[in-house]
Amino acid sequence: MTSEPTRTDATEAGDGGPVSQTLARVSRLHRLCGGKLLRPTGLCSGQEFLMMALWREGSVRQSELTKMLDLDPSTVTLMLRRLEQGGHVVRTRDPQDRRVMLVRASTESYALRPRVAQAWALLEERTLDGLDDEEREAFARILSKIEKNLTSTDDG
Amino acid sequence: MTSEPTRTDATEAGDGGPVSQTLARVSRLHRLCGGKLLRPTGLCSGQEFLMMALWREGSVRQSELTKMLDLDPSTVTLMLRRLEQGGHVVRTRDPQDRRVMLVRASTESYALRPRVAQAWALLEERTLDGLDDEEREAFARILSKIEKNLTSTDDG
DNA sequence: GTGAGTTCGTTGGTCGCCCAATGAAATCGC
DNA sequence: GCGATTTCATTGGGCGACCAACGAACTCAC
Repeated sequence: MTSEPTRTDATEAGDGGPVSQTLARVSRLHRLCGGKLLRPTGLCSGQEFLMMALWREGSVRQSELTKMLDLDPSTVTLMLRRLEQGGHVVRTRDPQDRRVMLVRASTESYALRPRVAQAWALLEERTLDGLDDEEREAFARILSKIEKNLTSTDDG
Repeated sequence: MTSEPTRTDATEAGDGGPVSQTLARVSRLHRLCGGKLLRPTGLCSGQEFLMMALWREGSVRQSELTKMLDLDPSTVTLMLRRLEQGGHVVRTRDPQDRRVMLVRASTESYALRPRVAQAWALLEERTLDGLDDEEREAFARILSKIEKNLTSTDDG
């Protein structure tokens, strides 16, 4: 009678994979929480990965950075533009190969490094609060497995 | 069976919480993979949550939707505009309270429901591939704990 | 009632992230 | 040498998501 199309049991309960669903929610919360902890440092959520890579690696080609972060080139271009404008990053053309941009963290940016590390430590703490060592280990192990699953799946 | 999360100096000073780091990477991969699986349905990553909520709940106030999805009101406004433009959603003003917008899934959108469910099932499968029941259970349980951690931390 | 406060949704701005297409520079093939 | 290919970065467009600020509508106090 009802023109309402359904309740087909094909959809079963409406929730697709329950774990995926939860993972998606946790991801958002985690990202949000990280962003809030990071805000005082002046960085936005996502930029910290880039900065951490630069702090660790020194001077790198932009293409290398893109590969390391596994991001779209255009994403990196825009992020770097903003970070450069904010004085956190320095970009120079490679004289040897004028296509490539050499990127490095600005000297002043290193002042942020410990603060970012602390923010992440706090995030880690909040995330894993109340979990015993066994759970933490299991979680880390399973997460790594899942990462491999999704990486290999993620078309080459 | 040795735990081998020892990426050597990775956990030294530059990187914050190793688990958070991995979680962030997995989140991105998971989202990306979900987006690709979802693309054939015509929905973008993130919209499926909204649609699944509407399919499940029927007609709801936009504010309710915002609360259910735990999103910013402006985010929902914009998402709904696009979804409405795409014919997946119908919005009407509540005559009783002219502030509120009543939102429901369009009749045609129900055709997408099983496809979305299937995409999520596939995502679930890929995500948890190679994990035994015990690991899956543990992962789900820990994820729920973490969700609580981050939720209480978030704004409560 | 009239006014204070609250709820609801929208706008404007910013960022991360993607894809597609383009242009600049180096490299390979001949 | 010179064209075809590949590499690298940028631009333009789109969506998700946030925050801050705003105006419209309803509620409550007086």
